[in-house]
Formats: sequence, structure tokens, C-alpha cells
Amino acid sequence: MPTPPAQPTGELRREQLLNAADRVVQREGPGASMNAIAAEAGITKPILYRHFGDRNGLIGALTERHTSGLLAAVRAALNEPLERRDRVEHVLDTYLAAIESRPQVYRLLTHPEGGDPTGAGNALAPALRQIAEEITKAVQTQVDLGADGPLLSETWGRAVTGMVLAAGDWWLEQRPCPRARMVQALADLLWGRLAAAGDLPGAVAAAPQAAPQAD
Amino acid sequence: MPTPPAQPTGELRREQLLNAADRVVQREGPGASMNAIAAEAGITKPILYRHFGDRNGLIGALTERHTSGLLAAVRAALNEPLERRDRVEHVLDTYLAAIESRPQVYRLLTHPEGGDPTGAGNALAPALRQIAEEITKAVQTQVDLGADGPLLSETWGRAVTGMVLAAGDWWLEQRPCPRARMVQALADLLWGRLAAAGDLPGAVAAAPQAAPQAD
DNA sequence: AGGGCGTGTTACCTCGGGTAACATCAAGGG
DNA sequence: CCCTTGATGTTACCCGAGGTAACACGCCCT
Repeated sequence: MPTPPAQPTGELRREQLLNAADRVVQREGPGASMNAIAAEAGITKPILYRHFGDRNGLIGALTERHTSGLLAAVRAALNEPLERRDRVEHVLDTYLAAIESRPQVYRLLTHPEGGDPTGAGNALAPALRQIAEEITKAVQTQVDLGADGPLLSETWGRAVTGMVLAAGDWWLEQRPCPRARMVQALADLLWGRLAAAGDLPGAVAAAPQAAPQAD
Repeated sequence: MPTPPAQPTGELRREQLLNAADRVVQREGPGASMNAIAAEAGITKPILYRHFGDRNGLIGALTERHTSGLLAAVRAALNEPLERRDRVEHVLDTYLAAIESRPQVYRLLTHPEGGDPTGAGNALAPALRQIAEEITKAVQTQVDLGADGPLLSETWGRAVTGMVLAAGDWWLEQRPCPRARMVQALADLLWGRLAAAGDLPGAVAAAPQAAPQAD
């Protein structure tokens, strides 16, 4: 008797399978095998393939689950009625808080991997792409950039997303400081603190006569 | 007679194999199989494994080849005797020019993929990690950031690397503008143009009395 | 009763990374 | 002169993971 308890059906079953997949990914990371996920769900592979088509389908469905929450949170933060600096900090904090709470899920969102090797297309994962688009849209509708607006907002959307991705990744691994400080560091960068800071004595410059030392 | 022409030996042979691997990766992208690489070299798999241990070893050796050039170029740009803005632009242009000239190699550098699923460690590929460290070092030795210097320079090294990675990736795919314009857009972001720009009329703000509309 | 439909199974295929065992040639020392 | 050493190369195989038949059970609805 392979089915002692009557398993739910249809959409419900699908949710259960996603729950199982979620647990495995939380435990083993994005590299979790279909066999492992099936075992966690108490079933075998073909059922997973019936529900999700292929691995990308499963990972995609799993990704969208978490993406929707993160994306909604970021979108909300982008439209918070705050001064611009506070709003930016709020967005940064929202993202960092999200990845802090579920690192394994975060890895899944940012490094889906299984993309077809033929395409070799987009580097930013879909989840990040959506965030980049949200930032682009927010910049376009909120900031006056003159004639360069469209190009700058598109570029900056990707740039800021990549910046926060890389910095957040490093922060998650090293935990060099509390979250609030990280938010400040990134906001400071966007506020031109790197550009405004003074030179250090020994630094290179447009130096006409400085004496460089070897190696 | 399996060896009609006397094949070179030792380090020379290794270089030949790397050349073959390079050609395949240029042609098929980072997902190239060991069989394909062996075939391109006119041999079979075990020889590759003798020379490089495993796939990571091969990809690593191949990566380091190209990394050394890119890294040296970026390092040189970081130490160019220019005003800070010009120096930053020079670094950005150096990176974009490099990835523009060899897209497939660039993909290899940025998306090595094959990392062991158990570790699930660093997101930035080694090549990018090294660039991040160079930026960190440059900031530390050139810019006066006060007591926060160490943390900020480390954070910013990663952040800027990720920013340029994401923006550069998008630029490579879409080619929305010439390289010089892209350099300007990114430098402007780092120079706080996003922070300094004015608000657009309809934008959200610290608005005390705005009437939000439902969804 | 008899279709569908959704559930589940076992068994298999393919492909890619990785390895073992064996064959060959060139060089160098007793 | 022979025989060891170290490089080249081979065929044949193992294993794990994605993916796919083909088949079997249970339920609901006509």
C-alpha cells in the first residue's frame, strides 16, 4: 500500500513539494539534487518532473516564492515617504535584513546556476534583475536627471543592484560590522564620500615631481 | 603509431593544452566539457586530468592566465598619476575595455560555476575577488577616510567591484551606449550625482499630506 | 461498471566528471 | 646492451545527476 494517508492533490500537493524543496535547499544549498528533494518529500523523482517540468522549473518556482516577498519589500521601501538619503538607507537595510534572515535562500536567488550553457546570457539572476528594474523605475520617477535620465537610471539600477549584491555577500560571509553600519557605508559611497574625501600624504596624484619608491 | 610528430613535453605541453582549452572556451563558453577540450587538443581526457588534477584545476589555470593581464591592467590604472576622478574613470575604462575585447573569457572569469556545492562559499569569482582587494588597497593607501578607513575601504572594494561587474555585464549584452559614456555614468554615480540630483514633481518625499492611491 | 485524472512506482537512458590499467617512446645509467 | 624511469598516450570503466518511459493504484464522476 504505497499511499496509506490520502495525500493532498493539485495545487496543494505542489505547495507541499515546494516546502520539501525549500527545506532541502535551506539545508544543502542551491546545489541540492532532485533525488534529495524527492527523498525529502517522501517520493521519487518523476513526480517532481510532472509538477515542475525540469530542474529549472522547480528552482524557478522556489525562487519566485521568495522573490515575491523580497521584491515587494524592496519596492515598498523604494516608495517610502522619506528624504532621499533615508529612503536609500531604508532600501539597503531591507535587502540586507532579508538576506541575513535566510542565507541559503539568498544563495538560491543570487546563484541559480543551472542556466543552459548555450545561452550564456544574463549574469544577474532573475530575482536581481527584477530588483534592478525596480530601482531603475524608482530613479526614473523620483529623480530629475535631465536628458541623460533614461540611460543613467538604467545603468544605475544595475550598478546599485550589483553593488549591494557583492557587498552584501561579503558582509554575510565575514560579518565585519553590524547591519546598520553596513548600510551607512554603502549609502556613504553613493553619496560621493569616496569622491569627496581628502588625499593621503603618500598617495599618487597628478604629481609632477613625486619620488616613487620601488615595489 | 599514436605519436607521429614528437609532442613537446612538460611545461610546453601544458601550455598547448591550455591553448586548446582556451579555444574551446572562446567558442562554447564556460560550460565546455572536458571531452570537448580534450578533443580540441587532439587527445583524451586522462591527460587533462594528469596535468590539471580536475576540472577546477584546468579552469583555474585558464582563468589565471587571463586574470593576470586584467589584474595587472587594473592595478596599473589604480596607480596612474591622475586626479582622482580621472583615475577612477581610467580604471573603469580599463575594465570595460577588457571585457569588451573577449566576452567569452570574461564569462569564464566572472562565472566559474563548478565550485563544490558543499562549500557554497564566495560569490565573487577569484578574479573579481582579487580586483576587489586591489581597489581596497588603493583606497586605503590613497584616500583619507579617518577612523572608518579600514571598514569603508573593504566594503567599497567589494561594492565597486560588484557594481562594475553588474553594470558591465548589462552593457556587454545591450550595448546601450559607447564605452566612454558608460564610464561617465558609473563615475557620476560614485560622485554622488544620484544623491545631488533634484526631485521630480510627482515623486514621493517626506510628504506630510500626500494622498496615496491604492495599488 | 467504466473512464479520466492525479497519485505513485521501478527501471532505464544519457552525459559529464573522474579513475584504473595498460601500451609506448625517449633518455640515461649499470 | 639492457633495463629502469618518466613522460606521452590509449581503452574501458565507475558514479552521480538530470530526465524519461511504462506501468499500477485510488478516487470521483457519469
